[in-house]
Amino acid sequence: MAKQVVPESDRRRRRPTKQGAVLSERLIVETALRMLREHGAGGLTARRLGAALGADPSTLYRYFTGMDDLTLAIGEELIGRALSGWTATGDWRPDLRELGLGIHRAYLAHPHAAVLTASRVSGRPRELEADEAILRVLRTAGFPDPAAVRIYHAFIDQSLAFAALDAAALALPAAARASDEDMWESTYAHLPPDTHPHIAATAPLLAARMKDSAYPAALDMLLDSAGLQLAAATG
Amino acid sequence: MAKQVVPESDRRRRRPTKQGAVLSERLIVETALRMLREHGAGGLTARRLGAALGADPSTLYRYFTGMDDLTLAIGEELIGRALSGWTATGDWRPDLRELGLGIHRAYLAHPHAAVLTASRVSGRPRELEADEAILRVLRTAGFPDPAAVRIYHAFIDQSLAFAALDAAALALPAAARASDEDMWESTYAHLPPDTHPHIAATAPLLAARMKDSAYPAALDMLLDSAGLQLAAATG
DNA sequence: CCGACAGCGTCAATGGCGTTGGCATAAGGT
DNA sequence: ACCTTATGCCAACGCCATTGACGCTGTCGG
Repeated sequence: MAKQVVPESDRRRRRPTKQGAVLSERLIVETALRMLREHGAGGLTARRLGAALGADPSTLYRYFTGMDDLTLAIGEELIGRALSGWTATGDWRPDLRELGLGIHRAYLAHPHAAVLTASRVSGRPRELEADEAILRVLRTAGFPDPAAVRIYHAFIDQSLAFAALDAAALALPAAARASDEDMWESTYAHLPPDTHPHIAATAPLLAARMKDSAYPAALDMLLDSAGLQLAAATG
Repeated sequence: MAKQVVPESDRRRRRPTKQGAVLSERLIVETALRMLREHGAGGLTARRLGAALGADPSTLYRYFTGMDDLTLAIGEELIGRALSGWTATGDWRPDLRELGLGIHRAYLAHPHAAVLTASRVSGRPRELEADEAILRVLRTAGFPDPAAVRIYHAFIDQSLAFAALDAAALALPAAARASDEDMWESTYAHLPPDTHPHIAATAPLLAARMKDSAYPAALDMLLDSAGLQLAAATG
């Protein structure tokens, strides 16, 4: 008992602006998004965001309860954009592919949001909307309910899991990523073929793939399997 | 022109201990793993790790070049644990399934470690061994190199990504998980069918699946697609 | 045998981070 | 006029990773 579920007014932001203000929640989120795009997830700090806005970092706390609140607002904004830029064509495979890439892209900006969404049942409107959309695509395509639910679960968790992973990699300082490339050149690319023949044989292919996220490929493979299950069910 | 490329001796560790030392690389990694398991990724700091070892934080820099180097060593240790309990049977599908579940399980035991180490190229022996094993299974099974590399990449990243996600869910306090079930009961299970018909229609199935990890299903789907690609390649 | 040296550990300091409390100011509502 | 409230800045606190100077101790070459 005494679950102490925060009554939402505690985590709510302050009232809408009435007086003449230089900043605004909207302006802050947009500036934060620009910083994320230009400098990566690790480049977004309260101090730098304040500087970019020409304001003191502490001013941000007039609009958000903390950095966590800010990133949550960013996540809401991004998932909203992902959903608004998506319309079902009736073809389940491209529809799901598009939606998956959109969700992945949306959550890429903040890994914490992805982990929270996947491990908690938030019941936020946007999340409900996304879940409903996925299930609608699957069930109207003819997937039986057990298969639809199984694929839905794998689909959404895969999108969020890869987003969290890829965002963490993106958040690495540039020095670490550069040193990774050096490491690849000095170690992987020149492995003796007698001890590691398969890595040596595929080194160029590995090098080409290492820089990109594996999510698109994983998503396509999931959709492959879904097609298999649909054929088995209807046929 | 600055010094630019570090000649790899900079990122290398110091020579093995000869004199009587209180600490050791092995002891530090094990302590770090315990801290990760007990306090999550955010709980691992140089200061706290030093305190847990009864040493000054700066002492860690005698063994590792920095926190970045430490996390690489942690990943290496976990990969090694997953590999030690695995032997190839020659049947690519159960072999990969077993290996995937092993990697997932290894990282699951130490929450948040996957997200710290994935997508990094450490070039450490254990990691090379795992990569070589996966590629060997795929290539000896007859996968063409491009398909083998594509599947390898999706396979390893998916294992780590789901491990990170599932570990985060597992690390939640019992109170939070209980409140999630309440949230399910109060929100998802009683959604009005006219606004969210597909969630409402599959609510019981969704509820049953929500508690488990989607990784086994996602892994099977990835292997499904791999089988499809193998069949297409071998005619 | 002894001095040089390398491994090991500590101390103090640097610069970055999120966050807080106090204080000023300007706009509304009364 | 008043008071309230929103807004912004300043200084400070306690974290964080990392570094350089300094002492100690064991090993080894002369």
